Amino acid sequence: MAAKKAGGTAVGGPDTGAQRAVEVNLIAVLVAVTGGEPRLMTLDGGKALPSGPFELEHRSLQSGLRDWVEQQTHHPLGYVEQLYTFADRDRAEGVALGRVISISYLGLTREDAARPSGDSWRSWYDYFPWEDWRSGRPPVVDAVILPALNAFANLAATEAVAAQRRQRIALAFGLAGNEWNEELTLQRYELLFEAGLVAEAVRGGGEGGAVLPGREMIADHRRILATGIARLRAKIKYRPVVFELMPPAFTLLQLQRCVEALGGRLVHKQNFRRLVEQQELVEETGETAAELPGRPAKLFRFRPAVELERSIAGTKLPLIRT
Amino acid sequence: MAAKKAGGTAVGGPDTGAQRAVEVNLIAVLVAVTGGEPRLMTLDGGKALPSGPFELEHRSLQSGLRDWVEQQTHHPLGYVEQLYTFADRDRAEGVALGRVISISYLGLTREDAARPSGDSWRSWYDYFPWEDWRSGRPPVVDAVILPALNAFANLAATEAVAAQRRQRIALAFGLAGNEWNEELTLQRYELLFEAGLVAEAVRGGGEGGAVLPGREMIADHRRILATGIARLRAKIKYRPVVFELMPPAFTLLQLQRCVEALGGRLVHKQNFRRLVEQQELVEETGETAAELPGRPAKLFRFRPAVELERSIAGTKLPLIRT
DNA sequence: ATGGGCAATACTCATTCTGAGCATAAGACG
DNA sequence: CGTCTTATGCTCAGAATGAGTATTGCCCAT
Repeated sequence: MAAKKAGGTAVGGPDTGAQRAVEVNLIAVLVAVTGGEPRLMTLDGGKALPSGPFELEHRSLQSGLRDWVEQQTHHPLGYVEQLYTFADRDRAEGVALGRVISISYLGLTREDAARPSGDSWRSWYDYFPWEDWRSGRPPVVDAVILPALNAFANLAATEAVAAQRRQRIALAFGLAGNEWNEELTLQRYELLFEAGLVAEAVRGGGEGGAVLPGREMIADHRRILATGIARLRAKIKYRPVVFELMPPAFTLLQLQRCVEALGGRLVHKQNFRRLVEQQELVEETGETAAELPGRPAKLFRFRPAVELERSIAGTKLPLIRT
Repeated sequence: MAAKKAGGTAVGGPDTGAQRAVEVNLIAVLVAVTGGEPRLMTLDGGKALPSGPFELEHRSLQSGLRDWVEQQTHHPLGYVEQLYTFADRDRAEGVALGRVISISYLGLTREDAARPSGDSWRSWYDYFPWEDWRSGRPPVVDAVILPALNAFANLAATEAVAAQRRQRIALAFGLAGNEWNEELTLQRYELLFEAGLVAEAVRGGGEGGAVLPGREMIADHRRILATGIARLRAKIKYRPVVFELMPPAFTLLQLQRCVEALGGRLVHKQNFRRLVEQQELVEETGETAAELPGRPAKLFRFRPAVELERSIAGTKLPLIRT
């Protein structure tokens, strides 16, 4: 390795020939919401996310990702944002001293009815049944998860560690005065992973304890999915990203169902409308839709300007007015 | 180097000779706040951020980063979070067909008076003078930036592009009914870059137009810094990260000055206190500090529990109470 | 054509948050 | 003892929220 002087000289000096078998992988969490369910593009019978190596032909990371996803799923990629980058020593099985860098992305689209993508779209709650609170607290939480997590906490070597685990459990699952926070998807998955309650954790020959319901994925794809869900759940609250998931015209109820699907919880209808309208995110198209029983609903579209405007709203500090 | 098939199965192929010299670089935006100024750890006379290649010995990306930063700056790294990963084709000057993946991190510490780190700590406003609104709207905005950006907008090939540019300018710099939004540091930098108003943009033999005040950096380090500033400015509003920047005990005014330094704007004192206190982020130590003229201020410390509790607060949807 | 069923919309109301100030308290200093 | 300076307290109006109640339209079955 070239002895590299701090920062100054050209980043990446001469390669001295040390075998630097770094491989860069691109992975996509591609989400759509159809029929009130948040869906995920999967491959390999639902066991994998679309992914592929970053190659020299690719103009950029994003375009590399687009190439792979479109090639593997025949589905165009709309809005894309980077999620996280991580490195693992041993993910590639055959390669000796390799290193894999995985760069993950979140993509949002509309599921295209015209384009048959096989059975590759699946509800993300297939993978995380405990994340769907739309019909109330999922039974699996009390029946299986919490008892198992408590056992995990009690198994800790020291009481300090046990207490810390209980804290984490209480926060992640809304116990002891804490509320359920839908944004903690990743923390919950990691807790369950550490406790050996998901298949991925016991794969490498662990204790093989009781494993929760919820589909398994290869490598750490399920963790990446959890990262994507958490990011999206946080983001819909301050950026109008739902846009990307909705058809050009929609009723407010459809919009609400979409938000509920993503968040995994129900929202107050009247207040939701008030919120949407006062933020001026949408405007009436003039049409109405009457597919459901009941009074027909007005159709809305997103205000074109919004994409730029609102999107950059930012939150608040107690500023001084000058 | 192995050619890898999509989706995880590693297929060891012969090295075809295609030079896949992927190099992975770790870069740190290391921030501290001292004397009411947000400071940045730099190297190479302030032209570079601490960085170094990710190597096989490193246990993880983060530990690799820590190694480099501690080696280059002799300063320990506290809180760390990943910022962004990007790839460039041509960053390495000498290497033929190389690719550089840069993974950037934001780190927060306290500047250690005991440990002399040379002149390596610099105010981040040295690099972005237009980002500091604490003493009012910086003169450079009206005197230089806006005229130059307007010229840039007018130079657009089509009126559509020109209009779009004006929109971006108005949003980024708080014109036409928009407020100044301190979180848009990156967007502003990119706008200025595109307009050829920062040194980095004209380096490769551009028009060499008038360049703004503000220190230059190598490669895209300044862009990375802008990313870090934007992230931190956004984050202090919903996560108690200021913690990492404050000494163990502090007055509320000191805390306020720290937040103001980061945000680049002044906050309303009484309301700031109310906010901090009602969130129960801090508790009194019992001591008071009387270094300034005026009534001595109570000293506070962060509530130990906060790190876990509040930190995972999450924002709100109009939820239904069940 | 009439009355129910079902959503969509419209309003209300109490509470909590926020933005802005005014007022008072406590040391330090001449 | 006034005065300067910063720390703290307290007030108040307006905006934002959480939870409901009331009305309005359409379709359908009687």
